[in-house]
Amino acid sequence: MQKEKNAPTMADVAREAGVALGTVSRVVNGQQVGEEFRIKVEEAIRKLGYQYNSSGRTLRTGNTNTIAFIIPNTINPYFALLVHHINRALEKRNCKMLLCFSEYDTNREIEYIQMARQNQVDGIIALTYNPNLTIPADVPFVTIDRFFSTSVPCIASDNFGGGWLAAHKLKEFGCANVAFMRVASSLTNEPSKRKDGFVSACVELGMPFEIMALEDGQPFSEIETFLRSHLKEGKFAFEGLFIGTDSLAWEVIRLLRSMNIRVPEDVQVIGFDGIRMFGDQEPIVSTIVQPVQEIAEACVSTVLSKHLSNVPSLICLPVQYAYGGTTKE
Amino acid sequence: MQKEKNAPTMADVAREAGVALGTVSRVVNGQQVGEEFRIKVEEAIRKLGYQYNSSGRTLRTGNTNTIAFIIPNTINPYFALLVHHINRALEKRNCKMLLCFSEYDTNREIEYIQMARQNQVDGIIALTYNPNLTIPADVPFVTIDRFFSTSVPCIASDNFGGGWLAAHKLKEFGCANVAFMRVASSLTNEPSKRKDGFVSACVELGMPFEIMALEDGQPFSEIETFLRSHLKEGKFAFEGLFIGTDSLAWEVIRLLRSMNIRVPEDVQVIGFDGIRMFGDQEPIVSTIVQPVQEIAEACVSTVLSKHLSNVPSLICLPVQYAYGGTTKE
DNA sequence: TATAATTCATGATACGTTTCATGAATTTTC
DNA sequence: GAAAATTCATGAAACGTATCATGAATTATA
Repeated sequence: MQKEKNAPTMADVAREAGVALGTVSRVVNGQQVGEEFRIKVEEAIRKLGYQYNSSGRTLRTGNTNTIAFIIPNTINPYFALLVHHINRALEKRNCKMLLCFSEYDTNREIEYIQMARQNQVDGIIALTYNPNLTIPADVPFVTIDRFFSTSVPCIASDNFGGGWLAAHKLKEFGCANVAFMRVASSLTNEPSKRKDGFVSACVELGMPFEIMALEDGQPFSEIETFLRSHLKEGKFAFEGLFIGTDSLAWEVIRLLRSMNIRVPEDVQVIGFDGIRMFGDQEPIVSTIVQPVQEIAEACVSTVLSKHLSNVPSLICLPVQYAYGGTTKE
Repeated sequence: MQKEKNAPTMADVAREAGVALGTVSRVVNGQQVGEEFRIKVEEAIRKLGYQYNSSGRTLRTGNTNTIAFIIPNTINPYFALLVHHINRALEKRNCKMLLCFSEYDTNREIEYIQMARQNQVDGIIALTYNPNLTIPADVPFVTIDRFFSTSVPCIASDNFGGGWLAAHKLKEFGCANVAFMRVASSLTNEPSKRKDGFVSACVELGMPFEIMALEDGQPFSEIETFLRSHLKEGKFAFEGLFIGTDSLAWEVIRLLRSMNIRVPEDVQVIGFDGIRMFGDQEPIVSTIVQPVQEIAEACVSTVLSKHLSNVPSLICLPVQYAYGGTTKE
């Protein structure tokens, strides 16, 4: 019924070239074939404009050469950057990417995971915020930033080291007292170690510090009142601020400036992620840069390695500090 | 050989339920089946944890329920936003998205287009910068912002209207003279009408204007010297600037400010696209906002409408001005 | 030269699904 | 109550590919 375009098949090529079907298959897959046969087949392929049929191949082999990448969205530039590098890493290995937006919604995640069982993808890379997600045992599965169990490889930045580095930088810049700030729910699991590293370093350095947590989904205006509550006579209570994500840092800086607190003159701010506006050289805020490309590479090579049993269950990759105009240079 | 996970098949379900294979198929596809049969089959499906196999279905029907979206990258937030909305629109229709990054590279585009012929996708939505791209006739194909021929539907913003609106806004803000600025190669085809609309309105309004084109791939430093060449005694030559894309506007504003030209006090700047940082309410610059969601909807519904012959060859969607702090409010 | 070993094209089969023709069982019509 | 019409499960076939067992033709070995 919907047979409108009758694309040529291997059988057509075989007929045209006067050879057996299997011979065509071996030519297409680059296996050993006698010279004169190969030429005849290649000619027929060119002549008919033959292209292999993906579903036929997949049905036979069970491989799709496609990996699903589950991510909340692509609005956050850090996620967008991840998507970019995951795709590049997959491409390098002749794989395609099926992009799945969870929108932080568990049902969507579950739905997408079903696809793997429908043999639409060979494996899944996921960045999820749901700690109770049921991860299928029979599908190659890799997570970013979330440790579920030793049987599910997790790729993450060195979050602890990042927090530690941020504290040291703020100390170096001469901050007398500092604070760590985050949206509570956004930094769970591995990323929560950003705080641990920060605290650990502050203690070690003897630098007074405070921990501030914003409630999840706190509207813009409440962050402002929160910040105002730390004002004393027009001056901000802290000389240094380490903020869990660049996105929050961006908002906080805008609010501080609207309150006539100068950044970085009055408060020095360091974010986390390494977001750049249009791929520019300079991050939008001074920040701890996650090694996105390396994370992507690790995800892809891990999810594609069939023998997942031999793979580490947690891979931590080193971070770096980068100046973005919100700290002293 | 790679038969590790033996997922249950329809045949297994049929055996378990004691019915014929075809009956299972009709249950799975929600077709009419006798009540007692349906119950038996559904029980068997639950018991075995059956999931339909995608490649088998595709091989038989010829449909993948997947659309390829070809886009330069996801680093530019406008592209990221497009990806987001295209996905939502596809999802609404039970389709998946195969994301393809061209990186502005024609060879990559061609490679991706091959996929459609390999029956991996049912259609293609593309935002390409290659005017000579060969578009396959036998695959549903829709472009964004690029008009190729009447047989290839093109979805675009009302670029002319956007340019016109920008000029009127700058006039309204009291600019005595204005300029349009763009990177030459980035605004070809439909988007080049941004200039046309702007020019047309300037003439109509009797507002002095100038057109400035940057060479493609012009490094940061050259934009700066370019801007400096329009300085007279520390003052910028224009009171209003309409810039072809938000990304360029962002760069230009940063450069102007570094040259002690105040924005918007000395120069009022309007960009084009409507990029917001983290999905924030306010754009990063005052701008002509493209109706991304509507564009995405139009793309998807067009590419999925099988009878492409009845579809308009050019769809223009209305734009809006939005304040982003780089013009007077 | 005769036998063994190797190379390599052939033909058949299976992957999991949808759909078509068939015919049995049921319901409707006169 | 018999014939016609309808409902609906069945079994077979086909979609396009990769691979296995087979056997013919070639080359190497003794």
